[in-house]
Amino acid sequence: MSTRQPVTINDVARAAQVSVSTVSNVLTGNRPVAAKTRQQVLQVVEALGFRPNRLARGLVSRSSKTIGIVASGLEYFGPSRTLVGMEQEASERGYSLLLSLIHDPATEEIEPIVTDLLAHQVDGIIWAIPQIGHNRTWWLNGAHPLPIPVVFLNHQTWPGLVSVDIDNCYGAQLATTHLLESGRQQIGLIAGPSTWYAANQRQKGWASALQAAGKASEPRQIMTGDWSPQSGEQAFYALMKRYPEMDALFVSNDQMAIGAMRAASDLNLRIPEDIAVVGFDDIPEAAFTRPRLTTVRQQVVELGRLAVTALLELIDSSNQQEEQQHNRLLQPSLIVRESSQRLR
Amino acid sequence: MSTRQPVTINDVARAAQVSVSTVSNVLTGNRPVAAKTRQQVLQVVEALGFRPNRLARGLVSRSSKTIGIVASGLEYFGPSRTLVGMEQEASERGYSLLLSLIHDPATEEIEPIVTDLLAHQVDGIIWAIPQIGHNRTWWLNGAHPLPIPVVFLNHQTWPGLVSVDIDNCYGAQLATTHLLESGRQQIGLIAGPSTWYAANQRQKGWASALQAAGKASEPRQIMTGDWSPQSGEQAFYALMKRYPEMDALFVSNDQMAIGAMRAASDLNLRIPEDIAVVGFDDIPEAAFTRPRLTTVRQQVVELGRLAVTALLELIDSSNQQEEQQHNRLLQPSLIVRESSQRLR
DNA sequence: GAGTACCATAAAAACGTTTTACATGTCAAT
DNA sequence: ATTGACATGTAAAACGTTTTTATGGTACTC
Repeated sequence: MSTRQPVTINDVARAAQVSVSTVSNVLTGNRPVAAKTRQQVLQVVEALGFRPNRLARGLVSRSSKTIGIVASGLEYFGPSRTLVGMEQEASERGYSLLLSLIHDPATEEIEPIVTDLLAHQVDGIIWAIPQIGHNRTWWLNGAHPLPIPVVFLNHQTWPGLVSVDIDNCYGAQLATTHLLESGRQQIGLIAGPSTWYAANQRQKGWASALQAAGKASEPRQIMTGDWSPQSGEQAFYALMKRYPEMDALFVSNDQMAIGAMRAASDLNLRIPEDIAVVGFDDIPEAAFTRPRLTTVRQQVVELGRLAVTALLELIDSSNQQEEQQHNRLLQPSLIVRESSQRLR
Repeated sequence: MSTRQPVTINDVARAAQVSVSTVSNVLTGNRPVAAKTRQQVLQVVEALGFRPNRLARGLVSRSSKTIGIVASGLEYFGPSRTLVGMEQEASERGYSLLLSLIHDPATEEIEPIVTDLLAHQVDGIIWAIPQIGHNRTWWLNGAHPLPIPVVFLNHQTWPGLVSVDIDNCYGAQLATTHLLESGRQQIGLIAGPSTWYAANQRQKGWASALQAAGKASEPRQIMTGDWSPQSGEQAFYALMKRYPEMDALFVSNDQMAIGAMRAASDLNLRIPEDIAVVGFDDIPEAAFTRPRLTTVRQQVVELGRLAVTALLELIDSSNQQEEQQHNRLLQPSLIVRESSQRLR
């Protein structure tokens, strides 16, 4: 706990009897070094356990090999897995992660967060904050041109913004179409908060699947929750009251679906006999509810990797001034289980 | 996306017609500056939007105001929340987080991870990796004295190591004692992987509660899972087969408890009438299973804050050479719901 | 054999801060 | 008046790298 580690590039140079520039060239590969000299240097580096100070390196090379992650809702299934994916991809490609969390995306001041990351000289930023409140408009009005690239996660695509996302609309269509094809007639929706882009997309997918089947989608078929199981439970009660003929239900996430199934059970409604349920996320618990929950599986880890890949592309290309647009959507898939079993 | 931001402390000094040292003193507060001058400088800083380059600052001041987090299992309930707590406490106290994740704590090489953090000149490290495999012994054999303090999370206390943790043993006692006091006689255990310290502590708590009640705890009362709902389901089947008189069950985490309840239901066993179940964690879904799950609630966010607090204390005191030991345990609490209802 | 290109290495200049050491001016005490 | 203490400010030295520029040597061309 006490040994300072003052082994610097000078020490290496002295021990290897070469200049510091040569040591630097060996380590960075910026310029060729004779094989014999390189061996000699590497040997000393190993022996002394030298690790270049990344602060000093970043200071002069103007590249910290660090990316800033601004995230939120790590207590939810998706965001925490996505963070894992981002870390994997970044560390595999030699980048470190500087993590900043936002607790209330709707109100929290974002300027200080961004400037702090800039002060740290990050090479790029991944903005993994739900598109709600003024945190979106801050970016859109363009009053804050950044010297580094930014990739947006779970945001509506927009000219000039690079974003990656799950295709929420498609996922919801998948779920709703599946219910229709299983012979269901009256399909309700428990939506997420309308301030969330993802919630709106899932609602849109539900509505468009109904429309494609020639069915109407009316407001009374919809209740809104806040993603929590608790809100799913309440939404279900409210929905059954005003839409009693409902024989199937698409719930915008699995946690609310679990709350809704609990409520159904308390009303002595049988799933899937009386009412079919489909969720969204495929959380680990979904396969072990009673009945096992049919749901839409997103590739959340892959999403994180994709975000980093996109960001690094921008970083590399920004050196070459060849800015490229590349908005990507990952396609979710439907996992059919007991809760949406076809009626005999 | 293109504006370089080359506003440096020199620009500020020039604009404010003072020396760079004065600007530095205003910003760091290291030395007093006359009120009039300070005003003048601050005004220019504001006008130019100057933010000191933290790389340069860290280089000379030998303090990066950054702490390294090495974590694992962010897909689980506890670790992700704890990370949130760490970030909150750190950002409130002016520190940034450098995040490193480990995917397989048992086998992954830890040396490169630590040296990478050291190269980043972090002021301290929080080691939030389950105490399994050689990742523990690496620290214990002391062959790698670090120049910065380290705080261990979810680790067994050890002389010379500072650690913070949940009191898992106490939590398990709480759960088991509650079952005994509710009139249950035969209490089984679904344990976590025996390589995990937390799993062992929970098993120990279960055993000691039984012992305190004058009851034996035999191997046949125990099945081991891997924390997943799937493994809980399988463990339950196995347990009922070899310990059929079981009338209550303590499960080491909520996810396995959900799997176990599903299995019970498939065997037409009623909960809590035929068998009572208590879990551990209090995940959001626990309150909405059927029946609602009695469980042990841990203060996971608080744990993260505590870890940072402890680390910052060490960082501050290491400047003053007054090393202090401070191992802290947070006490969990029991949340009683339907799954452990007393029999009439 | 003179010029030229090239390779490997070295010396020195940056990078943007903080820290150290020194300079000035004022004021109180002698 | 001289001294010392203090308050304020500045110049210059650090911090540990990479990058730029310089240098010496070797081989190659004509």
